[in-house]
Amino acid sequence: MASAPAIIPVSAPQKPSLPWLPTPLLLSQYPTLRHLRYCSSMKQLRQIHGHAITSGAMLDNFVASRILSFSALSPCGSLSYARLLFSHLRKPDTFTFNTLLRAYVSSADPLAGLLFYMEALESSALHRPDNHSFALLLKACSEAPSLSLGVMVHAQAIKFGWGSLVSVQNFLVHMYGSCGEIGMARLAFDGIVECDDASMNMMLGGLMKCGCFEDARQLFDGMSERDVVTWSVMINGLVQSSRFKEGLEIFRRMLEEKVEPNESVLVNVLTACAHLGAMEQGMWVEKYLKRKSIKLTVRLGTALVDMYLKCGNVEKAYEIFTRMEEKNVLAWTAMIGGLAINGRGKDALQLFSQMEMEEVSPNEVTFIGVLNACSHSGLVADVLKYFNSMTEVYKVKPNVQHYCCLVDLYGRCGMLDKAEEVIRKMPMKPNSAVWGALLSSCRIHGNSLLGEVVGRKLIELEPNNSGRYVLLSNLYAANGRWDDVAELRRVMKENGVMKMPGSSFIDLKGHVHEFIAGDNVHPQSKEIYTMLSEMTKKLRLAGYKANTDQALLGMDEEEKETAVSYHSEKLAIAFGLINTEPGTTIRITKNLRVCGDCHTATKMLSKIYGREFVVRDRGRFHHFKDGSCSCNDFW
DNA sequence: CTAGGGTTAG
Repeated sequence: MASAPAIIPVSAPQKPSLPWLPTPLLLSQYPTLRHLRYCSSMKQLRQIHGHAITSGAMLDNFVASRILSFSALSPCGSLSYARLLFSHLRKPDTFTFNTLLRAYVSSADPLAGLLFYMEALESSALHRPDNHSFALLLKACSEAPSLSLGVMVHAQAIKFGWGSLVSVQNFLVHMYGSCGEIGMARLAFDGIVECDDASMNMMLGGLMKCGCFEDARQLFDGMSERDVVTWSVMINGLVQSSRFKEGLEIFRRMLEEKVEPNESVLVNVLTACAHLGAMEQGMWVEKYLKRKSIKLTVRLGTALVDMYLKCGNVEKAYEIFTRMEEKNVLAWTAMIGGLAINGRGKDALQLFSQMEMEEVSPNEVTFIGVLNACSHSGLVADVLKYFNSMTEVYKVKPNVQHYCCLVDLYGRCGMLDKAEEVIRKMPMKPNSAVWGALLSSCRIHGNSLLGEVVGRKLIELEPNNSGRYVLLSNLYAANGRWDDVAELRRVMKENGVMKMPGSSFIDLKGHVHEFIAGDNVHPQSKEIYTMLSEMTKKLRLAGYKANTDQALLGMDEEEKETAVSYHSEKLAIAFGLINTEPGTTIRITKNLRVCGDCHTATKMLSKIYGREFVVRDRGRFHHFKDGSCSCNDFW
């Protein structure tokens, strides 16, 4: 292949070859277009464009559309330049129009494509939109998503005679499905005379997006041909609906049927692993990438880093992170935020300054991680420095979550008045997360007076969130106010709120085991309970006394003790101790916050069994080792 | 000239 000319030889212009243009086959050898292949900046594109104008090549729609296409779609192009270019075309054809339309639809604001369509029609730049035009317009409405605009595009498609072409009908299904109108999607689907692969996949995607998982499953199972997109629609849909376990199951089936997963499936599988704390399976993906020599793209890399961080394996995450060739703001953000929740606040902040040195601009999410780092590591002296640089240097407008981090930080450090001040002065209405942060702080520091006010406010705000009741109830319990606990339970019952059952996951050799407090459905249940009583015995010898403050009311002491000793994470720990090699780290993921008793017990167990336990709870990580925890008993 | 379906951080 010839090497790329750095600059276009303007000094030796080609003789205008229009209107004796060669046939289409030779057209591709037209000098202007050959240069386009090596074009890598707008500066070069402008030169080519100028050249095309002077040589008269711009009069040819093919040449014009290629230049426009480059400007519109190339990463180093410019959409506005393409738009200008289009408006100067004498007689743009539909193909050229579609090129620009596609650029609009895949931009940050897909609906700009609709505006472009209307303008082009009105100015007669566009005479006959074709099937591709409508596919693109419908896609824009799906991504917004906007049902009302989608219906209008549907009408236009019928008006121009494309309403019953499969390629357009497919996107009608997609549009209605994405707008949550599964009935309309179904109607459009049933109107297709001859379905193709895409029809099925779009219908499947619509069902998934609308939450009709049973119907989706039925359609999926009934399909005779399942291509890679079919599998990805299914897996990605499940993962994005937080059905992580099901997503992994389908992934397993996909591999069994020897379909090669693509990047999006692998990213979604890693997301599922991250949520479940399924590190073994995540590691399998990493090995798979190596085995198939799949390039570690920035997306795959970020997904892997995030997965390892959410499984509490900071070392592996950092290893992948350093191996990544390209690091964009998302990659840095994942690493910084992940270090923060793993209790490595100082490392997170150090990485942040490294990011600044490499001149990657942090965004608002990055600063959530940075503030979290200050919060989880108690770096109260530094926080304002970062908060100010966020607004002053990086011009990131703080949102409610940033203020929430501040409240959380001051609250954790016992500066409750400072936390209250933040709430009073924040420029927006504090949401329930903000009040929740304050309530947690009240519980940690035993401020039941303020805690009660905040707790009641929260319950008013979110009467169906069981966690809010539990927190207030724990606050009462910690102060021995058992009557108020009982009253709260009554209100909870009255509002029909069910306490979310605590459950713990543990990933063993690529299989995720789930435990719920006191359950005995696991095949190894008998061994687990035997192990549990052995653990309790050893704990007692080490001076452990059950902390039943946070147990349910209406039990006597012995019942309470039994109840806490069967908490889901204790079952998971017992299971882990039985099934893993001595000395290895045991990783557990919990859906709720770790209770005080389990926290104390796990600390002691780490010493008794010489094991490291990594427990991920709702909000952060606990690395238990040698009888202490990385959170310094602050959570 | 020939364009389809699914995509990452809190």
